[in-house]
Amino acid sequence: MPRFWLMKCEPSAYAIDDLARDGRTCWEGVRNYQARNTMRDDMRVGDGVLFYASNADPAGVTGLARVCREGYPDHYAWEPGHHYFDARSTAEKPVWYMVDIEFVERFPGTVGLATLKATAGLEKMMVVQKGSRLSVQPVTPEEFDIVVRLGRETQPG
DNA sequence: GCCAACGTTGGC
DNA sequence: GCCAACGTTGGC
Repeated sequence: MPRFWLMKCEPSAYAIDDLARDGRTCWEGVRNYQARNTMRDDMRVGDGVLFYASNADPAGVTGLARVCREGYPDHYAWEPGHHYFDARSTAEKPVWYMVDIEFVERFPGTVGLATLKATAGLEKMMVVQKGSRLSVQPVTPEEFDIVVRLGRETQPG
């Protein structure tokens, strides 16, 4: 069972600075079954999270978070008119799930995707594979440690 | 903004 | 069950 994860978000929607400000947040809006299964079944309180900025310049890991609430129904799916509404999901039979994460650390800069791709030991990371779109991914302890070390070496800007 | 890769939908 | 069409993701 993995104890580390990578979670993607577009910084225009939610960035590491937002998490630093809020302290914790719920990870609503995931509408992919594989990512849903991970959040519903596999993530545990205390698990480490690489916070990844997608569709960003540069795209990459901007900091660390930690799981602080295990999978529970994404109630935004029940709110008619909400952007994340899905009529198939009900309180009785939820379709979509989320977790809560809390802020741990913001890196001085971003560990860019190009850096991840060029770093020995990260060749098998899901996020560096071509066409990888999964927004919640498992990370090995070794990969997590490498990225944390890279992150703490980044420069601001 | 472009477009390749991917996941989902729906006709058959 | 197949697969083309479509919508979305996300790097560049």
